[in-house]
Amino acid sequence: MPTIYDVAREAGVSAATVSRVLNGARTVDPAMVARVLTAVRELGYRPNAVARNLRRSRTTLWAVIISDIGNPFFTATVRGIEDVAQQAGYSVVLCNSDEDPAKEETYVAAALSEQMAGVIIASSGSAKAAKSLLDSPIPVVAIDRQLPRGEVDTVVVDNEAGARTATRHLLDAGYRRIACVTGPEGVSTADLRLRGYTAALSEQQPPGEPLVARTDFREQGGYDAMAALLSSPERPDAVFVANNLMTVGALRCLADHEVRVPGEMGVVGFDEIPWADLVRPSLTTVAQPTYELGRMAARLLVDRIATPAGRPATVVLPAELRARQSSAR
Amino acid sequence: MPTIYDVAREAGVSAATVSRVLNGARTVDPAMVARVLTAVRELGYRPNAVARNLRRSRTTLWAVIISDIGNPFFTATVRGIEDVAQQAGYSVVLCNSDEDPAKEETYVAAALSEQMAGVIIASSGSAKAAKSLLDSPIPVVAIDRQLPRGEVDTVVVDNEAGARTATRHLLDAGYRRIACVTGPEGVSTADLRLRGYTAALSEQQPPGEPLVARTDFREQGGYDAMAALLSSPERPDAVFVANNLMTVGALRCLADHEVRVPGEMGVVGFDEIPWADLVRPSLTTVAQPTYELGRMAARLLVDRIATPAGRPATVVLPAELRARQSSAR
DNA sequence: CAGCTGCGTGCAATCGATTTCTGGCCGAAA
DNA sequence: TTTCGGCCAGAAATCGATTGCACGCAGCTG
Repeated sequence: MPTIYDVAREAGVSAATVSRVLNGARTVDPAMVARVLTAVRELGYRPNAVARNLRRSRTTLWAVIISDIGNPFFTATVRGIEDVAQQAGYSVVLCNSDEDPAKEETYVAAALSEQMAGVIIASSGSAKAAKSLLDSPIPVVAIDRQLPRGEVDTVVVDNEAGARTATRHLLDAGYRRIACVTGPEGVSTADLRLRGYTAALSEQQPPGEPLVARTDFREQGGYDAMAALLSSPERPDAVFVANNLMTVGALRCLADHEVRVPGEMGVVGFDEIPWADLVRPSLTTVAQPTYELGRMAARLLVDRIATPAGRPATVVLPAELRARQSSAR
Repeated sequence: MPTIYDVAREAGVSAATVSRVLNGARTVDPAMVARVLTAVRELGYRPNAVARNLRRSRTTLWAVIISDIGNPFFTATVRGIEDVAQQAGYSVVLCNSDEDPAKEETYVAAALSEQMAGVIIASSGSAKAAKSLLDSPIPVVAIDRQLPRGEVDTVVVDNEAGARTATRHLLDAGYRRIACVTGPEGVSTADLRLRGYTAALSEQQPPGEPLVARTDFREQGGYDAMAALLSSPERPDAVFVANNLMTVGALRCLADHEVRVPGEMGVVGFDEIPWADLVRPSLTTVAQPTYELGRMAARLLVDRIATPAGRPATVVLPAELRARQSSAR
């Protein structure tokens, strides 16, 4: 790999001049510019970003740390991030923590060591990772989930309201014994969606009694939780599932047990699924503005890089019920 | 951010000693080791990877460039890559080219500039990106799709055989007028799957006549292609769709036009879909060993980093038909 | 006791760029 | 004609780590 010195020699100028041509280029003789550019082309020179980053002590990479790359919610969000990032001159690298705090810590450490320009993170709940980020000067935006004890820019949807709407929708449809399958304690989305569910129940006359299953946010967890609910003595007639992958698991479980949906069991899932309307029965969901969420997070990050100081903002986007067949009585 | 010199001063040793403690640490006095580690902890020192990478002229990051982050095929593959990478001491950063050659070139340029340790790429067809990679000393493994004119390690599935099996399956089920929806010309998966399809047709007595629609590998493309086939004068009674997202589009189109599947239209899609068995009718697919594909690619990359010279290997993994309802007559 | 071996440490060079500083040259003004 | 100012290019410092080399000291051998 040729270096800037090779180019300088080839063009008969100094390395400083080559650098000026390739960057600022304000005060360089046009003849020299031409010579340098020719040399660059001939040698196939490509600036070493590592050296540049070291000297400038900044980079043009964003780390986006998400908790599950298999979840369409995150991949859709990433699209929104990418579009803004690219326009602002940044490249996005994606890190998949797979809901594993240890992996998350590894990626956070890498992002800090590599002096990334910024981090967007959907926390899988690692307090250590959160602390590392907050202690560092690197700009951070939290998405989807609150960062543990973190005073940072945050973009979330109104989880509580969405869950409440979903649960009330089931109540309105005539279901009486509604269960909730939610995610790990301490993960803000899991807790807030649960709170929305219980709020809707307690608003009933007479108040409904909560029936809660906690599991991870993954498909197998949803399957197992649903199976447990089916064989429970207080078997529910409907279920509100707090994330899309768990919803898929629940549906698969219901199919395996030949439980008719929505006849014997109404189902509403939080998070949209790309195939929600192709499934039979089609699936009622609480949809989030994923792309917009990504865009918003990226914009906050751009602003935060520009002005590191200042009060962190929290943006709450609305979630929207998409009523389909799985919740119709 | 404290530097290695701050740590050295705090511990009363030289920077060289700090470096040795944090790396080799073979020939360092245990008392010094303790002093250094204490200083590191107290200052919250974190080595600057940019400086280290510059000095060592290598990094521990792999760039995985995929062509569509919304495609479950790629996300599953990434999991396999990650597991091997982590064990070998590398971190994986994901780059989403979104089937856009320009984006792909940007990410390839970034990977080269950042001196990444290796690249795994599912090419979206940019010859320029391929050339940059091949001209560089950076180890490369191509997955899913052949790299344009590229003599590099490659892991693919047997696309032609898979497509042939799928098409023959439709023929065996009694369908007579079978169309094929495939991807862009020049993308190896698109071309090979098409070839498998035509091969199966020509093996018939009398030979079947191909009916081909080319589009991109995305959902909307599949929808549009299906719509065109439906209104064509030679409307098919079955369709083989060469990738999962296009299959979803085709199914949505069929649902919108109230075409009964499999009664009026048999459907087989290449690539598994996580929800294939939840859709009604459930979807017949050609499944690929995605996780294994990722593992294999990562292993090849590890080997190639260890021994840069040597003949590139091509690994072909089998694809497997999963017959479900959408292709049953 | 002199000299050799070898361990442990620090000095300084190095990676490849950017950027500040310095100096030469040229033109304009006095 | 001399002096001053401005412009442009090169020399050299710098970013923060790693690492080859040299040196000092201790222990062992002859």
